Amino acid sequence: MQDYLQGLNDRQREAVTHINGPIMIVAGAGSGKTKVLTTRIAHLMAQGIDSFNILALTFTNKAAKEMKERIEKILGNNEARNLYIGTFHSVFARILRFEADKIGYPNNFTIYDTDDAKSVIKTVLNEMNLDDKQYKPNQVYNRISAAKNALVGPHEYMNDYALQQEDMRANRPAMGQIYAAYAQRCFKNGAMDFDDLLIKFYELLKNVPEALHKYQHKFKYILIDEYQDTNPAQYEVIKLLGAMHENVCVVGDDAQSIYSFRGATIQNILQFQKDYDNVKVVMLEQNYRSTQTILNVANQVIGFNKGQIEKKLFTDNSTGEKIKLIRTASDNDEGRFVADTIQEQKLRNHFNNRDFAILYRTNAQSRAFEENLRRMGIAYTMYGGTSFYSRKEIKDMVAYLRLLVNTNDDEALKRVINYPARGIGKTTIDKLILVANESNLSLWQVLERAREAGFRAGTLTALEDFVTMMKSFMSMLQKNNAYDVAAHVGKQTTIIKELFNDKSTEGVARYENIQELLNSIKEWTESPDNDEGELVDKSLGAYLQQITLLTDADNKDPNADTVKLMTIHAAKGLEFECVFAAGLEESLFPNAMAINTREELEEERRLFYVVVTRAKKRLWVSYATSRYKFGSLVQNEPSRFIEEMPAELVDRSFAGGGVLKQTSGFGNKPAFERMNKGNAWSSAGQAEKKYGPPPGKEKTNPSYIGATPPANKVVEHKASEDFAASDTADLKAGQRVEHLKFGFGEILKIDGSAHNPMATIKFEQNGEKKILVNYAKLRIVE
DNA sequence: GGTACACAGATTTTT
DNA sequence: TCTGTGTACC
Repeated sequence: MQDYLQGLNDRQREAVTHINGPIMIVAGAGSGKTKVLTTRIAHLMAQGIDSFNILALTFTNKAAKEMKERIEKILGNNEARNLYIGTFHSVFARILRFEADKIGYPNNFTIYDTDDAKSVIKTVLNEMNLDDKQYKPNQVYNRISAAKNALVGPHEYMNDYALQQEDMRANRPAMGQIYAAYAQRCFKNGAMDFDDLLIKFYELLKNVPEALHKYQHKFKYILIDEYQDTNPAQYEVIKLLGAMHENVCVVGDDAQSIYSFRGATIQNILQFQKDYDNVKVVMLEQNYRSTQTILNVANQVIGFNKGQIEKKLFTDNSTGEKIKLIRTASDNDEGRFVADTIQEQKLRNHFNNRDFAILYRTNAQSRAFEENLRRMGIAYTMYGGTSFYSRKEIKDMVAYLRLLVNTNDDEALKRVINYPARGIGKTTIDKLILVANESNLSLWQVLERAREAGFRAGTLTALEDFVTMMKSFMSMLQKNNAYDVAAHVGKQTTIIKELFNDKSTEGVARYENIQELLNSIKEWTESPDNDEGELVDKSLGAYLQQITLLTDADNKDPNADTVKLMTIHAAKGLEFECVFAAGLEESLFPNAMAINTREELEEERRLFYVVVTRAKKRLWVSYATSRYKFGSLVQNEPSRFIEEMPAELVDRSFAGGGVLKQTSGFGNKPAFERMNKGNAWSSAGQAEKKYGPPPGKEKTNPSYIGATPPANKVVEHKASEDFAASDTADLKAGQRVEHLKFGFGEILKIDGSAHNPMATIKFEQNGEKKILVNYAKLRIVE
């Protein structure tokens, strides 16, 4: 028997060695899922199956990379390089780059990220004369995305009665038309958004028989990780690809399905057995990761969900410690507690930074942890947040490159045509757009014949200079590699110089980011080709397509000795010695956006299941009784999930110190801080064993304290007929004034600098406003 | 056409 | 708190 099969249990070995025919592996958390997948691939190859015939799809680049590395380790050679391992999106993008022309797209198509897509939506809304308050680009995008993931095209969308009704009720009757216009605009721009990568590949397989034939033959063995997270588009693609050989292996855990907001449906995992005859099902129920205690907590919590594949995780691991429940008065205290505890654990139990993860529901929660870790001098890595490639300066630079590769990309053109400023303003751009729409040309095509459009001489020169410059860049594409082109563009457009001259902190950072971008292009250009001698595409176009699919996490070293901060979603598939599950509060986790239906709530609970099962040895669960949201203090009840944990496995001695800490809301006085440090959470522990109202009685709505009634809407004021701005040189507190928009009010105080005084005025209709006296038109009434 | 400033609105999760 | 957008002035 081969070495690599040695370390497997019976079930795992069964899954690995079943070579032909469909197989579904239901793998509980920590049951060695990745090990099975990678060993299985290695085993396939050891059995003589050509690595070129194996396709493995994951959801994150991180997972793909890890799989590749582990296979290489097992095999001890470079053969793994030839495997098609990657995310759905990246693998499909790679194939579409060969095949796009067969479905009417340029092979150099642009990939739009979420920001790009939303900006196209804004453009479309604008052109359709629709209000972007009524049609919020965000919501429109999500709606379109949901349709695409369900394989509902614009035409079908507009003809679906139920969808129509839904949109009517949501006061968005034009949704279907927007969808159609958006899809058409993307097509015209030669661009695909993330969802298009899935559905265009599907269309390719469905409509082009040769393509279907080719890829069915190529991918004789298909493996899908995290199958519970596939959406209908992905499901259909797999079904088509696997139809010929039926060697489809899916691995999943219905209890960890947390992406239904992206269209994933657990149905896919339940459906699998019906799709093929003789599906082999293997259940992996032995957990090798966590302590008995952690596992028991997880098992009980997930039991509150209805409808799941019956399975019970067990482990041979030791009992371990109880879960520690932490209650703090504020988000900042939560951050401080966690940072202090990490420090303490490091000293007492000889943990390293890398043994800790702080996991939360929303990215916005990271701040308090970051601040406190920094204060303690603990190294950390934050995942999520703004990705490198979505920084403004990077997007600007990349937009130039995108435009070079695909001149139809109107979005890119709009971004760069006047950056850096070259005297092409809004009026000119509006006119360009108008001409483009009338003649159904791309903006670039209009630019090329700008002379015919009748611009003023000065404007025309600016436009033509821009075209000349871009053409000179384009001529480089043939003979030069991606790096040389990019460096040249940066220099010629003066982007680099401009950022270099900006000596502000942000300016310096931006300059460094551009340098980093250039470095990464260089590195990419110089990285080796495939070892079978297959030439890897090193063109600028290929580079651009792959960076859009890169996330922030892909540039970071997971093995660095740092505390890891990330959302629970991002933590799926990872494990840590010590885990802090933070922000266990009603309306935060479960999130207020996701408690409207039973399904949504169950997904939140699965999320909680995921955090709990990330921990190997120790788990802390924390919540704050109040936290800042948009700058104002919000009070929350403890999460219902806390009550769902078995009480005997939870140590609540840290959950009662809130009374003492409550006062820290007044601001962090140094003395106060010092006094409380170290013992604040344990000293008062006995005083309040019970926290909050018992389950069932709790309010699910957060209460807002100290909030003034919302005064966001301006009450329209009709200015007096004789309205004339008074001389406001010596305005004084107490005076009564009239403001054009806000109406009558009384000046409360005047401050600000002498030459630009600011008046705080209490208006009768519109509440308090701060107004710059020099700009506002005020009439002194008395 | 460019700049400076004020104000409204935003945050659930990701490829 | 932070960012994008609108607007008034240069």
